[in-house]
Amino acid sequence: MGDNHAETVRLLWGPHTKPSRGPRPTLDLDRIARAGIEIADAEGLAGVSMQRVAAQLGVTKMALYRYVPGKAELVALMVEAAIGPYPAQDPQPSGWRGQLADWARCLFAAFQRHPWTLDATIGPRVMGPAELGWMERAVSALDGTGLGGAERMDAVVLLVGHVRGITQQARAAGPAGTPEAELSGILADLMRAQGERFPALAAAFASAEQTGGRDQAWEFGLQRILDGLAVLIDQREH
Amino acid sequence: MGDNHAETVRLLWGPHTKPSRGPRPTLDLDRIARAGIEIADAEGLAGVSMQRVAAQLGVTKMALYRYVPGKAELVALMVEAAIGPYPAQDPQPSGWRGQLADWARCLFAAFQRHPWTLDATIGPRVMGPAELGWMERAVSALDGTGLGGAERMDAVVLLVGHVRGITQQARAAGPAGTPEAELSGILADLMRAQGERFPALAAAFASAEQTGGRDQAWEFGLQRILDGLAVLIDQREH
DNA sequence: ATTAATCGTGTCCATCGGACACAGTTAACG
DNA sequence: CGTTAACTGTGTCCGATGGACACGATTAAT
Repeated sequence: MGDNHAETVRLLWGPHTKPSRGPRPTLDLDRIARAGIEIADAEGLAGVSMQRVAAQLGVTKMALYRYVPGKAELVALMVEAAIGPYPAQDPQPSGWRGQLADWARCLFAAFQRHPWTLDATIGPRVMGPAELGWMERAVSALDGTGLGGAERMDAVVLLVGHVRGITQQARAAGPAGTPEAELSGILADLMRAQGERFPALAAAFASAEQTGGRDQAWEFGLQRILDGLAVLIDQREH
Repeated sequence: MGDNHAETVRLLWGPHTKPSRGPRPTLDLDRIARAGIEIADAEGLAGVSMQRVAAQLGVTKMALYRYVPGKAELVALMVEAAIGPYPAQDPQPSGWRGQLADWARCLFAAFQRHPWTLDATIGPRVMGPAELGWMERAVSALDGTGLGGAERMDAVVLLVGHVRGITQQARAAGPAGTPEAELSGILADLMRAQGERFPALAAAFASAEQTGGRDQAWEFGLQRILDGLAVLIDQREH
């Protein structure tokens, strides 16, 4: 369990000094990260092992340890590369609300492109420049509102929590045919069998099934959060 | 990777038929779950292994497989036992807002008592009766508001997302002296060094440090969510 | 040409989750 | 009161994992 934080910082933030002597490195951090991402996208984070990544790159697993101190650091690199820099929008919305909504939707899309990032970003960890860039964008969207520094960060944390929550439940629904889809059926069966023990839940479930379209949870929560922020911001402006 | 969902349902929802013949079982699911929880509370979920749990109970690891099909199911039992049934409140608040706030605070407290539940509840999974009981309570708190079934569930998901988000960042702060506390310092150093690249973030950080009291992120987000729900509910009532 | 740094690799280890066979224990049935 | 069938706990074995370490090959600076 060598989670050397200092080493992780060096890996994520550089500098990456080129070796002066010795054979040319056949790999580099970027290729390694991309190989890991490729595997994680296809088979989930559980499918990512040193040997698996090494095989993808055509080398032995021990070759990887020349570049990365351990698996934890590899995953950190993968997250940083997978999330990438915040995509610059051509027409930047003017108000804080539009900017934050855009930002959240971008983040949500990024999480859905790489669902394993959920598993990889559990618990305390070191963030890289790309990830901090995202944070910067969100916090700066709230500049000019009457919110204090702590409040601006709290608001961003709130949004990130929602993105993560929805990503998780979206993964549970999953595309039809996958083993994840089986879960929906199991839950439905459970609700039918235990309906009397959970009347409100069963009613809500039935009503939701009848109304048809799910997948509104994302927009619902996003608008609630933005509404809640608007209430506070309006009240600060007066 | 035998994640037999049907078996998990049977374990969590019963029935647990007593064996008619053969030696008395020396263990039961409850003791096993509690042993696992004890370890996870002390050393995190990573410290929970079959051998470790078995040692805690004074048996061999293979003895556990008589009760639990695999580690995934053991973790499911641990989560169910750790979260426990929703604690009945003596004076139940009258309005939906008070009820939801109470509920969220209880859930937050439960997550903080067992931080590893964050790691254990990633991704699609089968929920047990205790967990569904919590959901039931939250959904029923929204009965009588003009919200539809899907909306009531979306609102609960939104709250859970916030609880999880804050639990995660609370764990990052951690008590002083722990290796987690080191992260705050690293992040602070990073902000100082890269301040120009992330001006808004650095400003918010500095302002937050100056204002002193952090730990408001929880209440901040909770009130924003409730405010946002109130906006919708008010508008539905008219 | 020599040397020192850096490379990729092979070998070794502890630990993990899990499969399986085996012997001991116990309750039901004749 | 035997017999038997079911069930228990355990020991042994396996493949895969993350990682330590030493080795020989390669290359740039001297």
